[in-house]
Amino acid sequence: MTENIEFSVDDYHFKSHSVFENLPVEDKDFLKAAIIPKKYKKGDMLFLEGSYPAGIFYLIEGKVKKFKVDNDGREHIIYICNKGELLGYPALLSEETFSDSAAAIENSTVGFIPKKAFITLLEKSPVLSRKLLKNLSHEFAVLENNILSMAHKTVRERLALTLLILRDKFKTEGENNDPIEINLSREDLANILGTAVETLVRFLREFKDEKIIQTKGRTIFILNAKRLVEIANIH
Amino acid sequence: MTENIEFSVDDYHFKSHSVFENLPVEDKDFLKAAIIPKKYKKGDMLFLEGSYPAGIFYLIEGKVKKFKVDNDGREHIIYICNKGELLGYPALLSEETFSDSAAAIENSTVGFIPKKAFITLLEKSPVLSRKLLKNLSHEFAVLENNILSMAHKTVRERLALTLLILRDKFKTEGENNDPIEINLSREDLANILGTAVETLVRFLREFKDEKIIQTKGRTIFILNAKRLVEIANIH
DNA sequence: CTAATAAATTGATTTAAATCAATTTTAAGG
DNA sequence: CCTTAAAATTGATTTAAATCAATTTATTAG
Repeated sequence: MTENIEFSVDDYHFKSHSVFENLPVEDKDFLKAAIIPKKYKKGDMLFLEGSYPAGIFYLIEGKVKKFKVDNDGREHIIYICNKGELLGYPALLSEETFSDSAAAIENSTVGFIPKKAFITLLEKSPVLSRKLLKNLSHEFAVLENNILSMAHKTVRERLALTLLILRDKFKTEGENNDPIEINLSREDLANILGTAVETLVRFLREFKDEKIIQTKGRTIFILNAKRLVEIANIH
Repeated sequence: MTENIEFSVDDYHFKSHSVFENLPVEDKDFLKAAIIPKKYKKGDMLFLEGSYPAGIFYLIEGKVKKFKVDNDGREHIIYICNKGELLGYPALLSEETFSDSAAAIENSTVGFIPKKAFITLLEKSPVLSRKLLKNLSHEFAVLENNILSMAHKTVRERLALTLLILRDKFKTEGENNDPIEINLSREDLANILGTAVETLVRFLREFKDEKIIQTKGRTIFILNAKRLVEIANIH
């Protein structure tokens, strides 16, 4: 059963699905005409850090990780995108190369909106422009929270917080009362936390021993979200 | 003498001075009429995380730190703003509370642009809108770089990188050949790195012993920026 | 279904950085 | 200029997490 807890993921969620929602009908129609859907298999890359965008991506179905790779080849996952979210638009708007890479972590359907169409729409739609400003500003706050997490929280605290965030991302449509299944490789989870897989596993074991979570294979079930809120030590 | 080195601070600089530069004359005039200058003494707060913005800030002269305070009361400095930069506009655009606090670290002159004036201008100026989108997108990439730094770099690496960034921020107008003076409390510097003051001091000592830097009181002079680029281990 | 391969887990050890404790230096005010 | 409080520095110790090494458990291709 999913619990009701005193925690909102808003401070850790990009919420870019709100950008395309509530657009004027003409803008929505324009987008519908321009969007090109494509399927990606688990593991497939959407775009690669350092290259220039040819358009932006709209995640129709599935999940995508946004990550950076450091000089020593280690991956760090900045964000997990869920259905309805936009990807790659900051690079297009800043006229810079992609600042991160994106890869599907589930089989996904992604809509591609070519640069020209997107810019055309942006130029004629003040609503879209305003929504993007609002969303980018929100994402700024989210990344700041991330920096604070990485700078000052212990791995145990970050794991608790991350499990709460993932709980939200992996919850299913129907809002049924089955426990939420978090299905992510240990490596990906460690790369979200910015820690070693072994360290991650040790804390998962601790949480299991304390009956906060339960696992079946790689899948994680959250049993005591309230306790995770306490451990995460967030205001 | 300041050296020429293979390192650009662009990936770590918000560059918001570009937002108000090159605006159409009418927009600039509108801003000039709306802006209210105010002096802040070293240590004075500009705004506080959690409160709603009444307007945005334009740093005319001086330096301001943007920081967050975690649950245990520890401060983390996200960014040092320099002359010409904008502050507080993401909160206004996202219609959320300030995601960070801001305080002067030098005696500063700050122009305040009331919310109403800023929103009015934004609504009538597509150029401003586009520039803000561009800048916010760039800042997104900067914060991602920050996250990667905090997640995977050692304190020694982060110190080297931070000194290079500060070298740029503290360089004086005239481009004279005097060595650049970085004047910041050890506590502030430690709070940029996300480390303890004692740890910071130990690495400063190491850099001094290797003749990479020199100090006089709290002031740091960079002697070998090329070596710092190597130590920072950036691509 | 089963082998082969990859992923996950556990244990032992090392390392980076925090913390605690004290001393020295610096800056600010009278 | 001197006093004093704050800031910076150094040293000793502890702690969190990484790394190295091995084993067990899943997953997937055939």
